[in-house]
Amino acid sequence: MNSTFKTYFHVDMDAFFVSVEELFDPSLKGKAVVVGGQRDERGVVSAASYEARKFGVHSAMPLRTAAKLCPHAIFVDGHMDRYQECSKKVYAVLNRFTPKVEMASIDEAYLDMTGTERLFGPPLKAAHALHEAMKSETQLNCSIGIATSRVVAKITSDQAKPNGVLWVIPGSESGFLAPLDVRKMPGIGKVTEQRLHELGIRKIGDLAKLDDAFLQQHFGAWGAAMAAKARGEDAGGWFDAEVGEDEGPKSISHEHTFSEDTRNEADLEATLLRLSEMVGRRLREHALFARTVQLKLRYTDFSTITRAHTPDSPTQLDTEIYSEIRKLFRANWTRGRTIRLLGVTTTNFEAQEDASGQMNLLSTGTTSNQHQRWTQATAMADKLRDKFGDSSVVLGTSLKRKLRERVHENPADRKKPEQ
DNA sequence: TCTGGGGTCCTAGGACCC
DNA sequence: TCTGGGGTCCTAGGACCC
Repeated sequence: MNSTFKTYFHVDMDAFFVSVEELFDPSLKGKAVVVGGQRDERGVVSAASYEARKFGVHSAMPLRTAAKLCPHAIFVDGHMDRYQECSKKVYAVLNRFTPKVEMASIDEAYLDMTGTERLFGPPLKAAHALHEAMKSETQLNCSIGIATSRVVAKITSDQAKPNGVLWVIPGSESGFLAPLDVRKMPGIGKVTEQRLHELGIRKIGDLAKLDDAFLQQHFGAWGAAMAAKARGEDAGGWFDAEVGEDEGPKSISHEHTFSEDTRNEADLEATLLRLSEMVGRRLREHALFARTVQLKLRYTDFSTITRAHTPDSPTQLDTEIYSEIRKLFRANWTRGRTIRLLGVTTTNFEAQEDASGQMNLLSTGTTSNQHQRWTQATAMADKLRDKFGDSSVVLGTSLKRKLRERVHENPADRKKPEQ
């Protein structure tokens, strides 16, 4: 078979978070289950069982709304560690069918199955084998879309849900796509859907008929990509042609929504410190140094601002992140205005400095000493946390506070922490 | 009954440099 | 002296995805 087209699978786990929770608590099976938090909490639905969906519950819906729509639903807190664990098992199964696997998120993946006929037979046969292997090895259901492009495979797996396999035969792509709502196209959300409706475009078929120039005019550079996707072709942006390797994260962030809005400065800055520490820890885990630090601030009325700063030297230290964040916060928070959410983001990653600390060669005096001291103190705190588990984050924090007091109040007396 | 948390990508304007 | 462009970096905001 010397086909000129490719064969992509898009594998999407069915109600992933709910299904994993059912593995831990089989009594949840067949019931209306909402994962994401408790019914009276500030938050949204991460996942809903098909039983709960019958009542109109869907992900991203406020938990309190879900509780109203489906009062008998069981509300379960999310357990990311469990999902991560299961995601690894899912990957292991996929990887047996082809090494060209790209996890697009925790519960979905693209497989380049081109040229695997000799091993697994024609696409549908391979997909059914994969479907069965997934069930028997992870106890989880998935849906599989098969097509000659990644976009079409993705749309196809959605059409196959739940627990189904669907193949769009090469050559029939545009016919398959044409009757679907534009909203089914990945990348077209609420806003773009609305704008397309205003132009009288409702179906993917309508989109495919338009010429690139028209779409370019109304939607900028990616308008043309949208037209290509409507014809079933992978085109730039979200869909590169190759099923590629991970390149590591481009940003690392943490944010927190208060259970009640607050204007208490001590609470706010304590939260920023905690978020800075969480971000710093993950930077060090990934051996990354961030150049840009960004504050996110959401007020009670939901208006949101971000403020960023890019200092001269990159960092992965909690204290340096926090001192930038606090500067941004103090310069941009209108004192007394109640805040709903705070966030800390780091981006603009740079290669790791050399072990001796290149930065220290460039900086001088106290700054350099301070940086070096914090590097050592942070490494020690990380070790403690690794040794005693995540609950010792508290220990790490109080340790740092002690070190800070020594640095600030008793500079003559400080000594290097032991490694 | 309001609206999470972790991300990616795109746009657009201004600074700055050649 | 009114007027070039191209390129890159930085910042802010927004759409979108799971």
